[in-house]
Amino acid sequence: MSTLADVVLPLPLYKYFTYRIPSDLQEALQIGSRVVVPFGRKKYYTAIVVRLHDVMPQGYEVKELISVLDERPVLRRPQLQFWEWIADYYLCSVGDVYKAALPSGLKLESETTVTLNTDFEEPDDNRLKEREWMLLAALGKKSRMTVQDLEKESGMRNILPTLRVLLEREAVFVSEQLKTNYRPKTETYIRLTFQQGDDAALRHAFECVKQAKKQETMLLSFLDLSLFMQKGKLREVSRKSLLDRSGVSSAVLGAMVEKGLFEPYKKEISRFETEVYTVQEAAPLSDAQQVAYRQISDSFKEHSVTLLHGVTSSGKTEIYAHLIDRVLHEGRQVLYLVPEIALTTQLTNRLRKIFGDKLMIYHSKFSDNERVEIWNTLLDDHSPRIVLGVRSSIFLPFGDLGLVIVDEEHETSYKQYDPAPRYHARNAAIVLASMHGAKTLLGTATPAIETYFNARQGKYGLVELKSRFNDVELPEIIPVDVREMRKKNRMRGNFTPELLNRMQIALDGDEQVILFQNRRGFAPMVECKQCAWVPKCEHCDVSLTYHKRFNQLTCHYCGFTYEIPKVCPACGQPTIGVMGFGTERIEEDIAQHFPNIPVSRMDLDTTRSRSAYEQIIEDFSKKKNKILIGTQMITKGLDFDHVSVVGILSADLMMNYPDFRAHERAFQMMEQVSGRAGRKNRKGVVVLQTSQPESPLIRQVIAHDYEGMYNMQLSERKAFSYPPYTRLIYIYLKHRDETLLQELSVRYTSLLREVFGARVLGPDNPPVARIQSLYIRKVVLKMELSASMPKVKEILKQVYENMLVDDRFKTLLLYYDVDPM
DNA sequence: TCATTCCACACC
DNA sequence: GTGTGGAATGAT
Repeated sequence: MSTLADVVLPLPLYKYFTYRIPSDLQEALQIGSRVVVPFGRKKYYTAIVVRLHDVMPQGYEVKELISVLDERPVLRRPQLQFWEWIADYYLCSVGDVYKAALPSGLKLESETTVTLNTDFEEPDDNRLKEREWMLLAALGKKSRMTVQDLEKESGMRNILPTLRVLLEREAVFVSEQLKTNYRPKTETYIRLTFQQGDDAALRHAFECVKQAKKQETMLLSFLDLSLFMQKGKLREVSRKSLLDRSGVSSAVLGAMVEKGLFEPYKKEISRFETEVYTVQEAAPLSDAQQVAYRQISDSFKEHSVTLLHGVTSSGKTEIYAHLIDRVLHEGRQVLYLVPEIALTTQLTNRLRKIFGDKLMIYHSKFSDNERVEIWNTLLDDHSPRIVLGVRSSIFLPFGDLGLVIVDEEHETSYKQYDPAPRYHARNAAIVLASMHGAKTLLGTATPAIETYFNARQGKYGLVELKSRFNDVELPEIIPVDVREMRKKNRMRGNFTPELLNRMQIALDGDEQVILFQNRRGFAPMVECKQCAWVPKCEHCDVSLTYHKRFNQLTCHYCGFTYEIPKVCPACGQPTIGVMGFGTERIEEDIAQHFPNIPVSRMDLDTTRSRSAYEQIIEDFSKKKNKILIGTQMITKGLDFDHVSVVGILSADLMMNYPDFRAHERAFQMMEQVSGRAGRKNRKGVVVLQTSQPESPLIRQVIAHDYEGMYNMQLSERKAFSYPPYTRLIYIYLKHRDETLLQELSVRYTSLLREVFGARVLGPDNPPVARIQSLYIRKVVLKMELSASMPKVKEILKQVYENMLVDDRFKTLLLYYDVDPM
């Protein structure tokens, strides 16, 4: 039994904090439990116990923790260790990881509420200031508010000092209240007011409703639903089901409650459907799949990580299903990671059929309440389960993982960019798996260069699956030279005649078309046709994008919106118009070329809600729409049966993007969209519009030559010292004052260079050099694979501390991005 | 001269 | 992250 507890707070602080445990809680408190602690002058936070001990720390007064929220810990064995690994590897605080890992429903925070003192009378001698009166007036409307609400209501800024004066004069009271976000869902149930088997009471009940036909019906319905007359266990009857069954209005039920026959009660229910699924065995594997399955099993004997490199539509999902099934039979759990946007009903339905209620889904569009329920479900039982989830599901409290699958492992959305922890879910999942003694399977048609490299080096096992399921052929890729077409004046907007032709043929044959337009750097923008002036965000150094729906300009970084100026502020001409082409623009073009053909568009704007996203997919697979225009998100995990033509509108921007991974990405994207063409005994066609049809990359895409791309990229990476031959750490420095930032980042960089020499690049202005009024500089650190990362991180810490000698450096915001994407 | 805003700092 | 107290800045 310990008297002190070290806890993690949900804050970016690089240490644990020690609290005294009240004696009545000492026995119950366990590591991994949530506790409420006071922190700072006022606030309460939900912290997590990481250590129990009796060593009274010196140098400060230890506070007592307020309460323990859990009888059993909310974390399981390797989780804290896993958090610490992430914090250590990705150079952030454990508090940052805690914030990201726990659903916010489990993190209560205190909120300051202000209450009006009704007994307060204004002292005549000492009159209140105007600001104070204004606050009291604003508060008077509700007499109880949070500080934020009060600020809004009064329209005043910075009300805290004023509030303090009022507090001193006892005009108001303040209190800290913990607010719980999680509310269990409840449903009203109905029961009889007497026991089963009490025949006298039952007879009396019938007597009561004899004069009321509808009440009688309801009583009978209840007896029926509850199995009251069968002497077995009673079944609980929800109010809703009772009303449904009896077909009688709720007023009748109300009357019977009034009579004292029925009594309603609340019951906590799950937010997830509790229906019983009829499960069926996973479909038998084809010969090729069978071979891959066996190879994976063998590979797992030697490697804890194995890469399944299978061409698009080779049926990787079936192989996963068989592997999952085996692990579940061993009584262990499975984590199946997918990129955010790939989590479709198509996939969940397939898995649901096989695994029924063993399947749990974890998604960013789930409400916080739902996340808490998934968390608790996993915490409370040890049964074999499969969690299908996105990046953040690596933080769920698994009891015993036996297998982790990372599907589409090359996807960049596995890397969290902002805020901290800037972790890579694929790599973190590998670590998590090893903590559980589980195996990891990485699956993709287009492996990340780093992953393929690891496989080739023998660090990971490698299984190749080269034939498509049902022997569907890979699509034919037809490159079209946009430059030439343009010269000959044969372009129709953004379409080449070749693409339009192919589309026409497909549509005539009642087949579907997918058009792919990468959005990156391609969002629709507004410019002055006269002087080429482009509107920029006042807070961030980026051009604004145009949103047709609201006829507004938006900043992609801070979300700020602007009206479109009528006249150009630079040249004064009324010549401002939309340029470039985003997906919206293509939609318009299509309407011109193919009037009356139903088209849908899938991009960030049209898929804000989950249902909108699913609707688009469903409409397209049911052939309600003939043409689907989309950004990257159409490249992921979608299977359509009637797509015979895919158009890649412009390969150029993907290839020319200034990033060492641009070619790798372009290849992956093009290969993945191509995979959407031609299913079930039909060879599809991909029209690839580019101005560089002779470039090696385009040829590799045409030949579906992943190896070729890999080898070529690898030699470039080697020549320029990029991953996988080095490890990268980006260091970002931010400050309001650009001159100061420049000066200090140059100093910081040269200090780093003293240690690391030519491995340090920068400081550079990143493509977006200012976000939300903070200027940014980026420093790149390229370390050889042989370098000891702990040592590197130690040096980074030291250099940082050396810089702190200059007071101004403390005002700088500095953070790291380890293994950036 | 007093009041308001700003900033570095500690928080256990 | 956030409240704090002292220093800097601004209004009377």
